[in-house]
Amino acid sequence: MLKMMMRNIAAASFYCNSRRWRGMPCLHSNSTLVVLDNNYFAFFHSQPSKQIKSTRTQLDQPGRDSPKITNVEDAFNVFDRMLQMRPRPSVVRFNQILGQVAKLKHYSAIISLYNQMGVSRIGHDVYNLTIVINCYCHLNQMGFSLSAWGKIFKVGLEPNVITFNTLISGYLLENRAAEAAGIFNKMIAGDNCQPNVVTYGTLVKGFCMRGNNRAAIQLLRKMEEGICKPDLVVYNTIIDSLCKDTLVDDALNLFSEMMCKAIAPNVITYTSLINGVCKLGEWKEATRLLNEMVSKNIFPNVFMFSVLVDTLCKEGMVVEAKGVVVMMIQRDIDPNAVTYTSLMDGYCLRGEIGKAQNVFELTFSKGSMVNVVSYNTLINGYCKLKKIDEAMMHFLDMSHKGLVANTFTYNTLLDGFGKVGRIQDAQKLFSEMQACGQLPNFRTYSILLDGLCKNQQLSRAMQLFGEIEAKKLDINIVIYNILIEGLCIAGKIESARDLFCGLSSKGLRPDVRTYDIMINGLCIAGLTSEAEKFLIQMEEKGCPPDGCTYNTIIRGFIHNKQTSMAMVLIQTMVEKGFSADASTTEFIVNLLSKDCL
DNA sequence: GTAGGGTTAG
Repeated sequence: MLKMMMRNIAAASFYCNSRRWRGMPCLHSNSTLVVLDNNYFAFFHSQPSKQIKSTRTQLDQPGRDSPKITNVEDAFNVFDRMLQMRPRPSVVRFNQILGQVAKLKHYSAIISLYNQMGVSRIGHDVYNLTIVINCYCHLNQMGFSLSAWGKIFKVGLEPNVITFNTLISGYLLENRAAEAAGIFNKMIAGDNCQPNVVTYGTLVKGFCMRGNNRAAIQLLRKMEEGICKPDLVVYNTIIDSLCKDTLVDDALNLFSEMMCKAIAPNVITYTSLINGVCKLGEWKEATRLLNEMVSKNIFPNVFMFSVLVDTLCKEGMVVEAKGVVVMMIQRDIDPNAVTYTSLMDGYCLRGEIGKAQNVFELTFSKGSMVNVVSYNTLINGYCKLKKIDEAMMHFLDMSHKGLVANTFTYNTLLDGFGKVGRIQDAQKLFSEMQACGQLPNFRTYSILLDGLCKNQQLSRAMQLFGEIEAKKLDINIVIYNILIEGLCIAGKIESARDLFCGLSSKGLRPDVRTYDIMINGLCIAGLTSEAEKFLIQMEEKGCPPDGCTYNTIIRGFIHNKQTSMAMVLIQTMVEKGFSADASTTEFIVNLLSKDCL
């Protein structure tokens, strides 16, 4: 089904290129045909390209139309010119520039521009102070947001509903729900600034960010009872959150409910839903939603196309994904950093690092589109191919481009060093990471521990495990799985068994992976009957074996020359609907060929 | 002229 759907998306890009496409009478000239499978057709209407006025012309006339700012450099130039003008433009003009830079999400630049305003004695007002509060919220500098909030009162101004909402959003971004609730209560208690639909929408988002969909829906119900009715944004927020948690049926129910209330969905609603169903592999439903969307004359945009590109790439259909990107360009929908990063990752997943590198360079040639995620994706591609030196080269290149490596970058490289056995380099990078102010997280420690275990450095692994425990990090089963596997690899099956038996006293339950590791370790140690006991035990303890478990134990029995038991297990595996993987098949083929001899 | 919703990486 997917193959058919994806093949036809590629066919769509052919239509875009060909004369046949241009000659098709049934389509509007701004439509793109996407045939998703034999029965479904989607007509993607792209917005007619707008005539963009020359930025330079507008910059020269800052007093008339609001100048269009497309990059930070433009903003600083316009600002400089405005500061030199006599009479000087009003504070509103300066605020407009700040607002436009905020749309570009260059928050540090706004703070810099705002400081210039202060030096030039351009007054504060509630508009520019609200922008500043918002900037510091997005820069995770809530302390400065609160200073700006204080300044509003100090200079005799009054915050409006937007200022309150901005502050609530800031607190929620920092996971400070109690303080957000405090501001909300202050609004309710006051006279002239009651919460509006954006205030409620912000709180709904806050619940969703913390994974509390139930509370988000409860608030939606409260809104329905009150004056401030939920709008499209509130519904979209919850629908997206449900989709992210794979609760697509609940999301679709809410979607129906929303339409019954005459709230029309938009491209954002459909992007969330289509992304949700694609992640579950429900291609037919994805196709149905796409068709429904276009039948409502809703234009797919760069977000929607990026979802499609990402889905194709994750399914290994990178050629088709590239076709979608080509189609976007032809239809005047500019792919962005996310689209290109998805494509790059698609190549990396197939080990085609050269092609990933080409996309990376293409992204670079498009201007300032490369970001930390682009670098991380490429670095990961090199690491997975054990090309750690090339990965490090890109890591060093990042800082030359003014980008700051994050925890994600370091974790990828630490894993890369572990995989090639360069533990000392990993340790050095780990120190460097902390010196640069990037905090190691749970995954960092898992990677380090795994690197040590897989490189026969068990005593250092045990030492690190002690440090992890001392840090009181929220230790979960993943850490134990790594350590138990390390012990098994080192032939210390007794210690592995002790650690396994001690799990419940730590409040942890073994998962399928834990059992698989133990079964493998026991088989390596020749303890196949105990491995079989573990297989029975996991079923009894409500952790049923999966295909991987059966493959592991079957290989173990064959390895230990207990072929008759292996045959029984193969039979059980097939009965349960699992099949032999490539490695087990090889074992079985070898076994049969030896029997034939 | 200021606020809430959708796409990418370990």
